[in-house]
Amino acid sequence: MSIDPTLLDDLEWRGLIAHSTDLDALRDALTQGSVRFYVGFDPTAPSLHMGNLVQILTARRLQLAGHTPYALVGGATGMIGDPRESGERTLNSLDTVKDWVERVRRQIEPFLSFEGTNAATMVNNYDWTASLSTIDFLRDIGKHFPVNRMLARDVVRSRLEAGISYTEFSYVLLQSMDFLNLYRDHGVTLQFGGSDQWGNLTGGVELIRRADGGKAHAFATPLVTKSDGTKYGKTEGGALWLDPEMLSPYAFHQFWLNVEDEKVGELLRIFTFLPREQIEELEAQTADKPYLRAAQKALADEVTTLVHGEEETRQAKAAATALFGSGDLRELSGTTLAAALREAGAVRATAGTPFLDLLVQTGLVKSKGEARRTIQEGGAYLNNERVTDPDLVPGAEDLVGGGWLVLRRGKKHLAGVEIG
RNA sequence: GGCAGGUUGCCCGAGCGGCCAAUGGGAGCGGACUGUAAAUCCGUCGGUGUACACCUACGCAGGUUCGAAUCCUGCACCUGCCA
Repeated sequence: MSIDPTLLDDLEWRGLIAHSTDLDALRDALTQGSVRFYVGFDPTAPSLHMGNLVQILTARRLQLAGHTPYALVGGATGMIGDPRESGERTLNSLDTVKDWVERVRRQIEPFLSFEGTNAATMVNNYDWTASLSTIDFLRDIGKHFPVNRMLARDVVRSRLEAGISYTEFSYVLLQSMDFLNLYRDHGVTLQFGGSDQWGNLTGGVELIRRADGGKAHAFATPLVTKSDGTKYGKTEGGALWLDPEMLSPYAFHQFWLNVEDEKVGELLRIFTFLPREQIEELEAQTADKPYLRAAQKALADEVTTLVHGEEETRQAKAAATALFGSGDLRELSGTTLAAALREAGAVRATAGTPFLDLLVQTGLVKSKGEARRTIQEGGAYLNNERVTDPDLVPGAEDLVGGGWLVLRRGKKHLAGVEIG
């Protein structure tokens, strides 16, 4: 595998480097040969999400450019939890963490290649942490960490008032030790992560320097935020999960399709492998002919394909076309409609169930009160026709596609009900 | 350790014995406008029931009262001032 010397320029152009250690040194390293790098994922949930996807794709970019990935799942660090501003984390049981480690590992693997001269390696920091003695840890690792410096970190400082446990306070030692271990045993000299990890990243670089006099690099990817600065990647159901069980490919695709114009270019650069010229062309189109939403469509298709594959993407698109199309729902074939509705989310119900209850059962609204309110506000639709009667009970004449009801709340929240 | 103040709905923040499910702002949701965008405007914003109603809720536990988010007691936590 040959080394792509333009990698770092590309990463910078994509806005993927929010912070870094000596950029020139990093550039030299990345052009001189295959750099062994690592990126870690803590199992804090049963699935990774959009934020982690930035790291996964960045790892892939590095590998495609000829460098050698070590993807780390945090079986050990996941037992501890890194400090965050919102407060102390609840500890998860060993069984939970082990389960999540497996799930996370399986989510990462498809993005990397485990063959060839720069094949990826999966590692778990539990392997070298579990058996470590406290005395060794304190003497070999702890000695290199001045507490005054640890206290100065932003996250820690923000927690000093509200309180922070010794457990979370120590987190940076574990992650730094990971880097040191990978440096010693595998010659890993680069770590990257989200910009909220910057302190942990430099902790490792520093440890390698102090403990072994070694030279290592680190960079941080930016936090993807909304135009107003708040966290991105929220859907109504919560985070933008990568697990199709937790967030359907249809909903995933819809999320990207609905991205605002101001963000679409940035997201294309971060989340797709489209070449620079094509992204710039799409941005120009957004400026000239925004109503075409070409950039959003490309973004949604690209990212959904990366995460869920071509077939799922095709189905998500077909469902959206069918359901959002201007055509009459009755024109759609039963199989097309059924497939689209299953993609969008569907439930079964018995004939004679009031419309109000169906809205609740499909999850389009949270309570009957809200359902009633939605109808009053003119935001409830049955088969694309506004419902104004709160007591409506759909009958046989309302069925489309051979036994389906299409419910909609607002402009874009759809659900199917199969009557049977 | 002493003194003073605070703890209200998703968040901020009024209310200080009945008119309080609780003013206002933000977020969210719906509508209009559009392009399944943004901004703007309008509406809505605990639950169940068609309105009257009922249930749950104003840190926690008790109490006073016909009646408490509002008064009293204890507890927990937070903030400010003094040591």
